[in-house]
Order: sequence, then C-alpha cells, then structure tokens
Amino acid sequence: MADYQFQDIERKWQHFWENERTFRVPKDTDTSKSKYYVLDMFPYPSGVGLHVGHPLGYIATDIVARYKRMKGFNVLHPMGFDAFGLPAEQFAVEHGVHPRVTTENNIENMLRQLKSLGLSYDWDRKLATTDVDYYKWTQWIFLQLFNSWYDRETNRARPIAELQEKLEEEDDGWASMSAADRESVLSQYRLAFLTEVPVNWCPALGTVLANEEVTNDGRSERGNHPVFQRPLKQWMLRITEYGDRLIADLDGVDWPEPVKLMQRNWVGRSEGANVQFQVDGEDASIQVFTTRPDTLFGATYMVLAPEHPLVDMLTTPEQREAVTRYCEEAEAKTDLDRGADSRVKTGVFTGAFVINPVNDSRLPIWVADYVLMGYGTGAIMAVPAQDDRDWAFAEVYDLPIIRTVQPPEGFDGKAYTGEGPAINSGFLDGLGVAEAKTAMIQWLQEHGHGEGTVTYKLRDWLFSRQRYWGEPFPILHREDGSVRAVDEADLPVALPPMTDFKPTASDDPDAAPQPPLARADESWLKVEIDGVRYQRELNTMPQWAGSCWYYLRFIDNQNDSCFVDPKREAYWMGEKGVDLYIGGVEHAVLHLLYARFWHKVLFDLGHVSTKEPFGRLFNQGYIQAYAYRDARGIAVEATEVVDQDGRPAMEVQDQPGRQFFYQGAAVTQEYGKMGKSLKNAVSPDEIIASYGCDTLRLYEMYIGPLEASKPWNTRDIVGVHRFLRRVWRNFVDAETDELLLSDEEPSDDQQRLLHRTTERVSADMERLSFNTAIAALIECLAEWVSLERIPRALAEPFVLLLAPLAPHMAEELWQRMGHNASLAYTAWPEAQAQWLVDEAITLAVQVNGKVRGTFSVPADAEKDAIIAAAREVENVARHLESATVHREIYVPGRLVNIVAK
RNA sequence: GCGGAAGUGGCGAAAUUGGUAUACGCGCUGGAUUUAGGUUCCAGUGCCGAAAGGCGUGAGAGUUCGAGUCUCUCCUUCCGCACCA
Repeated sequence: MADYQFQDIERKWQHFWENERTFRVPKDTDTSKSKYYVLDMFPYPSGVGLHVGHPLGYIATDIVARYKRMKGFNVLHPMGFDAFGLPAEQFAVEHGVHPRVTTENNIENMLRQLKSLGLSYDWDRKLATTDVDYYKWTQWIFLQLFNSWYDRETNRARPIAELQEKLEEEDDGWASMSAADRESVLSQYRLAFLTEVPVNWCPALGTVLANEEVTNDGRSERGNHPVFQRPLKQWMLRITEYGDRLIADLDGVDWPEPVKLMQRNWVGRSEGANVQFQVDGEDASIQVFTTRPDTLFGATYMVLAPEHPLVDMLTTPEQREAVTRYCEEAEAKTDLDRGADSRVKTGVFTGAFVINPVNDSRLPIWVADYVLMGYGTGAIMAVPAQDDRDWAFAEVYDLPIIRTVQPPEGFDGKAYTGEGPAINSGFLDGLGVAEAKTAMIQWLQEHGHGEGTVTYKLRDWLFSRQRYWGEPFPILHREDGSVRAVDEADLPVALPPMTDFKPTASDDPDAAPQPPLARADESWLKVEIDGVRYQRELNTMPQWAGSCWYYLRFIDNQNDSCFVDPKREAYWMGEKGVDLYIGGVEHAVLHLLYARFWHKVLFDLGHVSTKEPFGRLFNQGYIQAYAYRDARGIAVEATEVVDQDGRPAMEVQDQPGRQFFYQGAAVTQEYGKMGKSLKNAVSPDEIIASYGCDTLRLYEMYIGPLEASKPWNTRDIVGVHRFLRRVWRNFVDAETDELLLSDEEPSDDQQRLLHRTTERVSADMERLSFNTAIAALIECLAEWVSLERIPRALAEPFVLLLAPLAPHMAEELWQRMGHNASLAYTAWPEAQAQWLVDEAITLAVQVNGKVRGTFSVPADAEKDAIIAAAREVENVARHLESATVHREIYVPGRLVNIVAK
C-alpha cells in the first residue's frame, strides 16, 4: 500500500506550511540578506473560480520564489485580490446581495483554490483593494496627486503649497484674487483636477470610461456597449506631464520589447513644430502641428477637422451649405465609420485661404474628417508630395503637389516619405531631412511664425466613474462649486452602506450620468467643518486605482500610520523595484502605464525610492484548448464531443482525419483561449483530484515555454505523472514503505550526471525555462531506475532540485531521509566544476560540412591528434579517398570539419 | 495599411555564442510482467529506401568550411495600433 499517495502527501504538507507559517516573512526581517521580490498580477475574484489557465503564472512565480529561498534570498512573495469593479457590482445588482458579500465569498473560494496548488505565498500579507484599511491609503495617494503640481522646470511633481509660494512671489495679481479664483488657478496645475472635457460616456453602463477602456471601434471594453463622446465635468489625472518619462524610463527596465513598444506607441510622442498660418483677409490665424516642418514649402492646402472651432467663422457664404452638411455628417459618424474606409478621402472647401509664411502663397482651407480634433491642433498643413494621406486627398480633389524632398532615382511611388535632399524649398535646398527640420524651426522662431514642440497621443486619465463599488474620492464640494480635500486625519472615507447601489443605465446617449452615491444617506452626503457646509464627491475611482500601488502595500500591509514604512520600502524595492513581475500581456498598457505613473508621482514626492516599480516584467502565455461548435455556431461542452469511432475528442483531437460529433450531430473544431464562452475550461480541482497538484504544477510548466501560448491536453498529463511515480518508486519500497537509499559513494559517472543535471536545472531556473529543467530531471532519473538503492549523496541533491517544481513530494522524501525541518530554506545544490568535465568527449566529423561519423577522444587531447583520429574514422576515410584535403577545422568539444575536393 | 512575435516529426516541444537537428514528454508499434487492468516495465519510432545511401527546421535566394540560428525576397498564423499629421 506504499504506492505514491499524493492526496495524503499534499494535504499533509499544505497543512504543515500553513501551521508552521513556513513562508512568512517577518515585518522586520533580516535586511543584511539580499532581497528578492517576486510578484503576480493579482486576480479579480470572479464568481466562477479558476480554470487551469489562471495558475500558469502563479506556478511559475512560486517555483522562482522557492528556488530563490533555497539560494539564500529573503523572498517576498505575496498575493491579494483586485476586488473593486463592475462584475461584482453587476452580480450584486442581479442577485440583490451587497457586493461586499459576493466579493468576500469569491475571495474565499479563490483562496481555497490557490492554497490547493501549494503556492508558497506569505498569506499574512494578503490584501484586497476593497479592504477599508487598504483603500484608505488609495485615497491618501489620491490626495498626494490632488496636492501636487508638475514643475516643468525641474521636471518633477512638487507639493502644491510650493506653487502657491511661487505665485505669491511672482504676484501677478495673486494677492488680490478671491479664494475661489486662486483655487481655480491652482486646479489648472493640480495632478488631480476636476474639469469639463469631452469624455467617453457609456450610457448602457451608466458611467464614463478612460480612453484605455474603449476599444478602437468605439465600444466599451467591458460589455461591448456603445460609447459616446460628451463634454462632462469629471476628475482627471495629469498623466500627460509624465509622457516623456514614461517613455524614457522604459530603457532602464527589463521588460519584453513588445510591451515597451506598446507603451511607447500609446504615449505616442512626436517631435515637430507648431506653425501659425495667417488667414487671408481676416484678423485670425490657424495653428497646425507638423512633424515635417522641413516640407513647409510643399504645403499646397490646409485641412481643419470638422469639429475645429474656426470652421464656422472661416466658411464663406457660397460654401456654407456644403460645409455645414459635411460637418453634420461627420459628427453623426462614429469613430468606427470614420476609420473604416480610411483610404477613401472626403472633404469640402471652406472658401477661405491662409498665407504660407515661407513664401506668401495662398493655400485653400478645406474641412476633412481625416484630420482629427483630438490630436495636435486639429488642423494640418497638407503636403501631398511627402504624405500618403495628403496625396490621396489631393488626387481626389485635384489639388497641386510640389515635391520638396528629392526621391531616389527610380522611385515610382506617389508620396515620398523617406530621406533625401530638400528641393523647391528656398533656403533649405540641399539640406537633409533632419537638418532642414532644424533650420526651418529656427526660421519659424526667428520670424514669429511658430516654434519647435512635442505632441503626444496620450490623453489625461479620466479618473472618475459613476459606480458604487469603488473607492470614494476624499473630496468635499462647497456650495459655491469649489472643492477641498478631506483632511488626512479624516481618512478613510468609507463607502456608505446602501441597499440600492444600482447604476443608472440607459440607452439614451443624452442621459446624464447619475452616480449611485447621490442616493446615499444625508448623514454621509453632508459634512460640516468649521461651520462650512459641504457635500461629498459622488463619483468613485476606477478599478485601476487599487492596482496602481498594491505592490507597495504588500511590503507593509499592516501599517496604519503610513502607506508603507520608508525603511521597509527602501529594502524591498531596492535598486530596481519588484525583481520579477509575472502576468498577462493584456495589461501591457492599462495597468502597467497607470501604475508607473502613480509610482513616478510618489517618487517625485519622496515617498518611494525607485523611479520604476517593476524592474523585470515577464508575460506568461495563455493556456488554450480545443473547442467545438454545432451547426448553429454555438459552443458545446468539449468534454462530451467524440470522434467517428466514438473516442472522446480530448484523446484524439490532435490526430489527423478526425470528424467530431456532439450528441450525434457533427461539430466543428477550433482552438482558443480557455474559458467559459468556448465551454472548454478545465478546472484545476478535478486535475488535482485525479493526479495531485505536484503533477498539475509539473504539467503546466512542462507543456512549453512560459511565455508561449500552448494547448491544454489532459491526455498528456500522464507523462509527468509517471515521472513523479517513478521518482517515488525509486526512493520508497512499494512493499515495505522503506526508504531505498544506500550509503555507498557514487561512481564518477554518477557524480558527473548529478552535477551536470544540477548545472542544467540551475541555469533553467534562472531563465524561467522550467520545461527543460523538468526534462533534465527526467533524464537524470532515467539513468538511476536500474539501481536497487540510490546513493544518498545523489538522492538528497536530486530531491532539492525537484523541490521548487514538485514541493510536496520533495518535502515528504526529504523528511523520510531524516531531516526534521522543511527543505524550503535548505541550500540549493551547487554544481562543482570538477564534475562538469568529462574524461572522454565524443566529436562529430564532417566532410565538406556533412556529418560522416563520430569518434571519442580523451578530453585533454591535442588538436593535431584529434584531427588525425578524425581522418581515420571509417566512413570519413572513405569520403577522403581520391580527394585532396584543403582545410581542417576543429571546433573544440564539438566537431572536426574536413574540407576536401 | 503600419508595427511586433512566430512557423521544426502524427502532437506538445528541445537545440546559451553559427558547430552532431528533433533532447524530454504524449501518441503509435512490438515485447515483458500480471489472474486481470494500467496511472506498470523494456525496446523501437523524422521522411524515402531492401540496403548503401539520400532528403529533411514555411518557400526561394545569399553569406560561410559549416545555417533551425545571420542577410534579403516572399508565403502563412497570431498579437498590437489604426487617417496620430
């Protein structure tokens, strides 16, 4: 009965770790040791729980955490829950339960699932963004933003009080201003400010959304509802001030290049110039932004966005009807329609002209929807010769085209956007693009027609939502409409108890946002301080707020006097912040951009010690699975699909020539991300029940590289399960339950195998290549299966190498080997150099680059002897007959190549 | 359209710097043990060929003594952005 009893073993060690608090890191830990902070992107506690795709990253970080502990690091490995947000609120509305109740239930279930995976989190540091003790500090950070401004001279955020002092000193009427006027001046500087701007309004969700939460076809990322642009007074965060640093500081972090690229593109920094064009015959000018000031001589017309404020004033009576109709049509189009047929250019002439400042030519002003009001100045100078879109437009409306950059010989395209000398450009002629840009910017500045500037795609972050289940703003409104912050001492502003927290949804785009908090009790809504009456801010923060700083709170989650103790922060964040942050690529822009922004503000204000929060980022792939749809295209339960021979699809889905059926009807096979919608989710609970969680951990790491998306295939699990059984059988006698070790000295060959395996596994741990680490252990064990008893000197290091991957079995074997303590902090085996060199090496011999044989030589053989031996290899000698050897190449330890003709 | 990542056996995948392509696992084939079963054990398994040998990393060129790896052109798939001036 002493077979591999994984249920008993796993239950035993999970209890042991919990009872002994094996992975607890004391608040005041030994800071003389090196630290390693390894973090997961914390989950949203959803009602359906985890499927096997979710833990992929958690297993990986757990392996790293366990490995680093054994390497002697102080390891911080915490977990928490990102629990504010729409789904909990929607579920609560549907079931009439308070979101706090559903959130807590979901957390409970997810905790159980996480613990059943044997993850070595320090659960004493668990947190949820919905904890009042947590969001108190989220509100506190908001106050830091509210009470700061961005000083462009020193390029950092500073306390708003310092701006007040500065304004007092400069005294441009500051002293004579009313308090309300002063506040409105300051609000133009605060990093968190209330303003009326066009925002993304989603009536179906009853809330406004950030740009990052709207898909590029103009719908809400959550729920896929239509989103409308509407001017509304909302809270914004001045993230645009950080555009440069959000790009520049990417150079200092170890992140996947695609993620850095996505962030750079999202910020969208463009260097160029603003140019003023005088309107012909009017006392008005139009400013355009261009990245190609060098092409100003080639400008042949100007285009305004339909929403541009000057359109109405400029349009001549003859053109008015056409322009008005065009603008109305453009307004009715969604962004989707405007972008859909982007190759077809439309527009209408306003009848007005501007003067090109460089050559006084008259340029017609057009209105066209290919120019967007939301970027640059909403107006462009059109240079068809050097811009594809302008060329296309000029072709449609027969506008002139003047080349100002000489295309290379043989160029047969239309617009030329590449390098070349300037032509037809007066004082720029002959200059390259870069010099011409510089020269033109200088000319514009000297003559007062413009200046060099930088434009960003990034917009300020719309930060308020009309929801109940979020952090309340620590803000009070006076009756005159001005605002003030809640005193720090009065934090937290707790969510008021409410029974009707339903958002006011509507399908009318003109409906007004109605924050649920407006229905809170008067006792919460109305506040009186020093005889002044206030009403609380009714909006709540977006879901991203809590995840912007949770990695800091993990460092010191119990602290109730500050958001994180500075000494502890300095130790755990160290030089480069979080040492390893693993999560899905879906957060490449949103969460990671927002968190970096908050971190930089905290850095500027002296609250954290690193420029960047996450020194190293790693994106794990997705677990995918086969899925099946019936004739109507509806997904059917993948587990109930069979092939033409009646075999379950799960067993034969990767074999060619299969047809699949669900309840007798033919279905089509596809392949996609595991989840509820494709009905192909596999629960970790059932895999753990039949194979154990050590097997599940091993399997998820073994199917492929961590960063790759890869298919789940329940059939393949037996492979790693067999490996674990083989380990067990080789160490424990099935009859007697006795440990099968010998005290013999290992042979030299055995030593070499052990140390080579140690070397491979260690290197693979460092580069997160767990699939090859497991392969190395399988190969190593395969050499020992014939041994009655494995020498203890081999068995112990082997168990330690296995420990991060399959910790329950490793702990059990370690204990049976006579060790009283957990192996969690036992030193990782070191590969010794003496055992990494072989006595004899096998080399390949090539003739003219083709392998013709192999031979063995002593490891210390000389080059000449090796080449001589190579030429004697039977097959090689045959190929060299009647040929003259021209060259002999010896690659040490690898091969000999003989070049002969 | 622009940008990025990736294409290796029937399947998942290996192959630090250019140096013996297909490690390891699944599946498959054969055998062993067992009353039986397999979540047991052993052996074989890229393709063509009886063999010798030849051919093989999406396609085609190139550089090199030597290319899965480097360069160029093209094809396919996935991801991101989408008139960003």
